[in-house]
Amino acid sequence: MLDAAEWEFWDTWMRAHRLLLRELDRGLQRDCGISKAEFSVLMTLTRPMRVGELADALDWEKSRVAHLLTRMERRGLVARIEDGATGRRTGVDLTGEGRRTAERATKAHGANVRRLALDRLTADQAAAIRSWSEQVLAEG
Amino acid sequence: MLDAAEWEFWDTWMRAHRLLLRELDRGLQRDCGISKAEFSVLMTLTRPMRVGELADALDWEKSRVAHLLTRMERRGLVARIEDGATGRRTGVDLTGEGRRTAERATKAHGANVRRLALDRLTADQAAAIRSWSEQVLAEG
DNA sequence: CTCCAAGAGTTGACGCGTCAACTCTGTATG
DNA sequence: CATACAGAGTTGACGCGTCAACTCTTGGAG
Repeated sequence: MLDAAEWEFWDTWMRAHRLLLRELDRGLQRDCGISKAEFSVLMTLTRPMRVGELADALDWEKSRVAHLLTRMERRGLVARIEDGATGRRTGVDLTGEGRRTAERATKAHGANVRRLALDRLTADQAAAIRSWSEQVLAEG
Repeated sequence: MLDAAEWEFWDTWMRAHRLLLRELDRGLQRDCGISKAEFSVLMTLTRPMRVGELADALDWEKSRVAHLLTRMERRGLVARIEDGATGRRTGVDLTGEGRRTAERATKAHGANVRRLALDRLTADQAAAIRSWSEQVLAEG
């Protein structure tokens, strides 16, 4: 069990993080009409790829990727492509529209990340967060 | 625009945070059958309260609270109560079941937070994260 | 008293994310 | 050849969260 100070610390951390993400989500939606998840796909899909490959690169569940691709395909940002002679649609690629959006979003979102997150970190804070993050990812 | 090292930093941070939250969500779901959002409501609703009061305390949008309360009411964790002579149901309170769940969840989730988050932080990391969080919340 | 504007709360639509169940295809094995 | 099985991908159901639109009440201003 946690004592009051520990809950307070935890709560503050989670609130701050949530606030940051909300702000970034809104910015991306406003500036480019896409979500953070879609942004990640646009960044990662730099070449035609199998769905599983994309899922691995993002470290997301396959079904999450499948659902998101469906939504993005409907909006013309990505296209599923035929892979080999079977005609089965197992690959995916950006459309021209997707590429344009990716370019716009990189600028806009990058600026927002800088303004809302990076610029607000002291060197110490950045170092601590970096080391913590790497540690968490390394431990699985 | 961000350079490669900055994107890398950002990506690592977000992945680590997401991983942590996923783990905690699963733990809470497994141990107590509730989500983190429901846990927050159970912790905050220590007395009968108006919906708006609850929303303010949590710093959530009203509609988020209303939706969640509907789901929780369906499952018997909270009950909407009549407020004043009008008979309009504007208040909300925990049920006995809600109180029991809150108690169980405090223990289980507390242990998970300690194990997955607090125990993994060095003193420096904790201090940096605390100062960053407070700063973010203070700036709105 | 009447009307109307502000506040509280709810609802509906929709996108996101998870889990479990399903389909499809290629391949190993009898 | 038949079958059965593993891997890739999709789908459906459901909870979460946001936004916008809606209802209901209350408290003035005329």
